[in-house]
Amino acid sequence: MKGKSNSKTKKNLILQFYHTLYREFGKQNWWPADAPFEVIIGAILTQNTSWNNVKKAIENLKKNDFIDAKKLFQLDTEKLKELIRPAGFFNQKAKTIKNFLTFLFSNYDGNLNNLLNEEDDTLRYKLLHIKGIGKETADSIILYAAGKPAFVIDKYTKRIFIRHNIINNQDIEYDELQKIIQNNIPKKTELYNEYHALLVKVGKELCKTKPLCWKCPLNIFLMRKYRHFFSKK
DNA sequence: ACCCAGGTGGCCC
DNA sequence: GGGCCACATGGG
Repeated sequence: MKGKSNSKTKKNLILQFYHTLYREFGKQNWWPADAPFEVIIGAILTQNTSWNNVKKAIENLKKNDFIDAKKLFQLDTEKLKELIRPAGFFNQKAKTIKNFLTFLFSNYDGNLNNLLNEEDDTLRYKLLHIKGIGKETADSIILYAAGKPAFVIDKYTKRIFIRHNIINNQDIEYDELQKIIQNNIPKKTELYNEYHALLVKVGKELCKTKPLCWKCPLNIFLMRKYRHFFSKK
């Protein structure tokens, strides 16, 4: 009884929060890439790295026509490192990209669609077994490359949800937060897509120095919108 | 001279 | 199952 009403409140809040962001900032048209393969490369390169740096690495690859599974698979690893250097962590990211390609070519004959057409749980399981691909990267690939509903949890998601009392546990695990969100909003790719993109947008554009501190315009704006949720104990 | 970025894996207890 | 740590570039 009590649990039910809590979960209903939470559902309303999580959905309301999304609608508020969407009304304010609009459609984000994610992922910023031309094709699924580019999404995957970008998802690996952006691990703990600003997108601004990733863009440079992607540009280097594009200039040399390496946004292509077969060409990238054949590219010498040391050359790959040089091209992706601006994205940082280039040694391990080059290995991760090679690990992914080795997996793709040994199990799917290099055919990306065959991999992405796997059922979503299978796809997640397989991606997580590639060294260098963790939960966030796997879910980003499932959502933005395969177009299947997997809600992506990142630092911003956690921080924003904690700051706005949508969750209380500071140390909440990836899977747990993902489950809470997925259980409380419709399981729609388009919704997952926009929601995560909006969280990243507000996380990165409105709180440069101290992410999401209470002096940030975003939080002042949201507190005004959500006063009625917080005033009730 | 710091701190942070759309994480991940390894090692230690 | 936690608590550290390395990984590396570029911007504020």
